[in-house]
Amino acid sequence: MAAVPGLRNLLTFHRSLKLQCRSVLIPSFSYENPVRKLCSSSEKNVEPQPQSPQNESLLENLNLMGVDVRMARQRQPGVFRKSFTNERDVAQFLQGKGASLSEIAGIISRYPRAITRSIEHLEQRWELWKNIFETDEEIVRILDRSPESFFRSSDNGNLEKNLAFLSTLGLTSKDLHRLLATAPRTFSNSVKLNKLMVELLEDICAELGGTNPEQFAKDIICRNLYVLIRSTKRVRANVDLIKAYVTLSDEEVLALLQGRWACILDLSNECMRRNLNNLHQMMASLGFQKADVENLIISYPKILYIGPDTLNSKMESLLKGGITMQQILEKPKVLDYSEKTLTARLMQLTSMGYDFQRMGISILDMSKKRFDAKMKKNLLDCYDE
DNA sequence: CGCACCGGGTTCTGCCATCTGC
DNA sequence: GCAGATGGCAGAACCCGGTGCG
Repeated sequence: MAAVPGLRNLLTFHRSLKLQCRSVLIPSFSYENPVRKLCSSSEKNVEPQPQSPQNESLLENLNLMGVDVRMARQRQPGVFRKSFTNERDVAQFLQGKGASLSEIAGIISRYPRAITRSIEHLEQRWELWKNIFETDEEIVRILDRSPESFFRSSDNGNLEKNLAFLSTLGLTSKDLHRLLATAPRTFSNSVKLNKLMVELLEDICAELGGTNPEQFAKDIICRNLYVLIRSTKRVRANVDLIKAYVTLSDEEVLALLQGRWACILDLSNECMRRNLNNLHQMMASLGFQKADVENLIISYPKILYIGPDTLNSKMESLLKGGITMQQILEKPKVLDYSEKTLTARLMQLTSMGYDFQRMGISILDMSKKRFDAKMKKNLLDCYDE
């Protein structure tokens, strides 16, 4: 029932858009009555004329809907060679779920294959997603963000199996919600692929002498929601690389992977190697030992995410601002903040005569709100004295 | 109240390569 | 040979605030 006004909105909204498409001749009735054309079931999906390589009514519909046809065709040209597509129904379906016209246009522009799905398929898939999400709005938000995650697979059975499989890992419904919301591609993976990754994680656990591989895999997935959309090759290589670098026991490596190191598994291999090398070089040039680097990686693994240029410039700013390397090693979280923020705070604090040796550097690692409150209070204290 | 510790949020998608089935 | 389905890759921080403790 909402479909009719919805369609009308769609038409009104896009009436002003140009109907022609480059290199395709649209007959002169273009502006005559677009409503009748789009609503007429008999006129849609007519076979292309002998010399026409494209489905003209498809192009017309997409233009009316505000789809970026050039982008769409470039992405999935095969869709444009099909004689039957389902753009009107798909658009109505999405609109019925609360998607705006511009969201629908964006979805189809970025993932044109969406319009080859049937309503039955979409209804079923939506219901499966509804097992995880509370509202249609949430799902629409994900689709708008990543249309491919929802539409790439036509295999609803696989999705169902995935939900079942992930549930058997001991993930709670809250975990599943976070997983699907954060890394929706996980659910379009084949169950086989997801199982392979879980098996790899369990193997890694066993290799390190762990006795509870299931718990290990579950903990890693909960702490790194992206791990299931990584390749097993990448995860394996990262584990091997970090294991080879540190001098820790297997037991210690195991505990770290299961905890704060889970986040480093999805670095690209080259990136991890480069950042690790750079960190090692930099520390060595400042006279630190490998053990210091190890301790830093243990306490603040995210440092491996910082590229050479960024890391070096942050370090330089801090050291130039009067912070010692020893202080940074004690509070590596200051590296979380951008060089710009750090520099600005250093200047502000230095001009006030802030004594980092006495007061420490925790003030650099504070949310803006807390930092500002602190500054205000410090100023007041100054007046009091 | 101030502080330290810790985990969470953001959006990590969009493109290309390979395989599979027709 | 095709189009669809699926796998895999590059890129590479910054910020916030709850909670529990002294």
